[in-house]
Amino acid sequence: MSTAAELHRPGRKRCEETREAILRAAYHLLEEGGMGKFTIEGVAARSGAAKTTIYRWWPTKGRLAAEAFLTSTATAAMVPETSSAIADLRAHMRLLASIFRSRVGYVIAGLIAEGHSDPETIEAYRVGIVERRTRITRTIIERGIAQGEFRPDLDVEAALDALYSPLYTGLLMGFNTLDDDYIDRLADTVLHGIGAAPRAG
Amino acid sequence: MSTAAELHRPGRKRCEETREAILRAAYHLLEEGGMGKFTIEGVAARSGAAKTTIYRWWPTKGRLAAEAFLTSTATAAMVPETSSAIADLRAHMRLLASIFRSRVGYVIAGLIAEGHSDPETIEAYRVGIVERRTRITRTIIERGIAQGEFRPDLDVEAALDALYSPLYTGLLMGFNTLDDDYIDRLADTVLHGIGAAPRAG
Amino acid sequence: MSTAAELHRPGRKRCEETREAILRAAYHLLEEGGMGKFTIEGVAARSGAAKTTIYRWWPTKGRLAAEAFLTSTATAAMVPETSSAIADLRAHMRLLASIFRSRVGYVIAGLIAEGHSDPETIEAYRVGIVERRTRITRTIIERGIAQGEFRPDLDVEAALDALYSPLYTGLLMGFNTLDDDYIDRLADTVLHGIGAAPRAG
Amino acid sequence: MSTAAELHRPGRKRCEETREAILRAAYHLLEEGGMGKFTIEGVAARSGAAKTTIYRWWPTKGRLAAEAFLTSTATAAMVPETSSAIADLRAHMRLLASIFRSRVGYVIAGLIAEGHSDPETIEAYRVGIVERRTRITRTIIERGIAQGEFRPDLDVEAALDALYSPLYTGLLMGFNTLDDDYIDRLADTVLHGIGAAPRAG
DNA sequence: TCTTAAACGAGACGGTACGTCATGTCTTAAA
DNA sequence: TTTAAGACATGACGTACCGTCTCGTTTAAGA
Repeated sequence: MSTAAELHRPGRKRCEETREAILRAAYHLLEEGGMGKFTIEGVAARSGAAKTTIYRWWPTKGRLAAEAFLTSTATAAMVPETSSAIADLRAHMRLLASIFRSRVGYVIAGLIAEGHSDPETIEAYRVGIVERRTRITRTIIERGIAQGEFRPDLDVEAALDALYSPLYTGLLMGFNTLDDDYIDRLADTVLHGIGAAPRAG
Repeated sequence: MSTAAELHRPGRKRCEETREAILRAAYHLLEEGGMGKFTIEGVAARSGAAKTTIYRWWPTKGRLAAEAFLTSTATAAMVPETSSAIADLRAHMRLLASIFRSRVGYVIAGLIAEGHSDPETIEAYRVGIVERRTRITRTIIERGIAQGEFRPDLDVEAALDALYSPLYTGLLMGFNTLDDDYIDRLADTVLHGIGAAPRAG
Repeated sequence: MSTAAELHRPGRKRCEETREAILRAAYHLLEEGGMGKFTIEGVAARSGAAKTTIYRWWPTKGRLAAEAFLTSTATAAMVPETSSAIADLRAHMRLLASIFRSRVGYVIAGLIAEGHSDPETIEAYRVGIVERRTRITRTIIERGIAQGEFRPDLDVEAALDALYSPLYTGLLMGFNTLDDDYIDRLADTVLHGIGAAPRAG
Repeated sequence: MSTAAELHRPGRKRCEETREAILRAAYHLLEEGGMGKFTIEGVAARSGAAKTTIYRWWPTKGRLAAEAFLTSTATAAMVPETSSAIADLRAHMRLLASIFRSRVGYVIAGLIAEGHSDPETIEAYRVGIVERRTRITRTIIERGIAQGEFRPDLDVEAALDALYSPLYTGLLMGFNTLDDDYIDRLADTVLHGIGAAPRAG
């Protein structure tokens, strides 16, 4: 329906090449200097598009940056599936941590920082990246529950937060190093719990 | 020593009232509009100080903001000590979450966002606030270990991250609601662990 | 000829209502804010016509403004004819001055100002308004010559310039007030000449 | 007084070189393309000054243009004084007309056009140029009256308008050619008056 | 009746200049 | 030597119009 409506809209069609040129330029700027060097002016200059054209389609810097980032990062963190859900989870956490340690992590941190003054930036990141990732991790956890590796009464949301939030605080605030050893310690801690082991019997 | 040296330094002394006026103005601006409305220009105008004076003593916006925030938030999250370390921890988490949900939380989010382009801002926040808080929580946990409430082989650092990082992702990215119910679910999850309960016997 | 050629041209005819809507919108904009608020964009929005349509028929802003102004100001300065050419001239000057003092004068000033960057605007104004007026004043003067009120060897062009140019400098530069008293003094001065009266005998 | 006050004002003094660089750049742009090519952006680029600096000192384009023009045109229309006031007046009119026909005339026309949207531009031109010129012509006329060349009861203001306004309408609207022959005809017409010669005796 | 050419609305697009904001550096005179 | 005041170069902001350019629709003449 909406497709038909759009097809019959009068006026010149949106120029797809321009759109792509803008997103490409935006992504390159992001990659080179994170959000710090990311300016509409710069994107316009690099893409050859007019500032007005950019403003026509993206209301804020953050939205453009988010879309550029998402467009160019289709292949998110993916890990092979093994027989052990615990091992899969740990592998996924390690992979995400390694991304956070890389240049991409710097870009993501910039997006989140930008998100403070433009909540929709963060929303775009959440919808575009986090939800996709959450779907994967949720699946792993549910498999783990089915296989008896995780508690059957597990609060999946809280579990995911406990496991993955530290990666963000490491990225944004340097609270931790995000190296493999740390990730393992974190995973173990959440896995076994911090409470004293229940007494047998 | 340093006092004597400073007293005998030639030239006009640093004006303490000016320093305070600047910090006071900075804090009010922070409170009113978070980092978004926080500008050196604005602080100068509001405090009656010259921009030069501000730049002489604070290298960046973020540092000034951090100091202003810290100066005015001496009384951090404090909870009464009960006999149960678990209850204390839970109370502390609830308190911090309530702060994060308040206007102060918005300011903190701004500081962290600013920290992306000025790492020393985040460092100041970490040293000034987080470490103090960590000292408290670490104490609670160590008491809990001693009392047999927590595992004796606990990785305290990982435990604190698992418990507190979700508050930051909630604050910065809205990943969760930070209400009391959520905090309890989070605490329980980390307390009992996500792994299947070891079989008795 | 041209009419026939146009009639036999293929394709859709020019839409007369659109043309009128454009001119009407243009005139209203002119009236409201002079040339300052007059933009093609604005005319398009107000008239409901497309910018393309406007550009198809009017090469420049000034031309459109001039035509809009002329179309809506068919009834130019007209004065009743009395037995005295001198009185008629004076009445005509007073009338024109009063127009120049009004909102219409402001629009005219705008057209002339615009004419600096688009000479054809001024040309349109000259042909459309000034020539018509000159025809009237020239007639009055020639009648005055015939009646013995004006010198028989009068340089009509120079005389009209001396009488009417001050109205324009008053309009454009505020060199004079354009009130009735001034007009009379001007007319008297040009009438009697500035030279010392020729000696009798 | 104001000098003393200014001397004791705190803060950095206005940079004279920058001021001159701006005026010089402004004048060159004016000379090259009149008001059409005159942009604050252009002046900034050419002078090496910042746009903000320009806006600090000149509120509008027109004011800057007017000042730049006046500064660089100190030596206005000057004519040698002869024994005949009539001859002097005619020479002065010819000289001014020749200026109006030149590139400078184009610049003046631009200033007047700009004055439509910024009245203070025209005011600056009037005070800076026209008044100086009027002082000269008024002197000539008064000398002429004293010498018996002009009527003793002459309305000097009206006379000057009748003589000089046509030069402006020629400049701005091309109503006349401004060549020497025209100037002479104009001068003669105003000199002798357009009325029929009074009968001797 | 069908074709074809123009008029027309809508609106995307590359531009230019606008006037403003905040940055961080600098100069000056008083304290 | 510190301070308040403020000038300055820089660079990005977001906006307003400009004039050009597709688009698909509508209208009428000619084949």
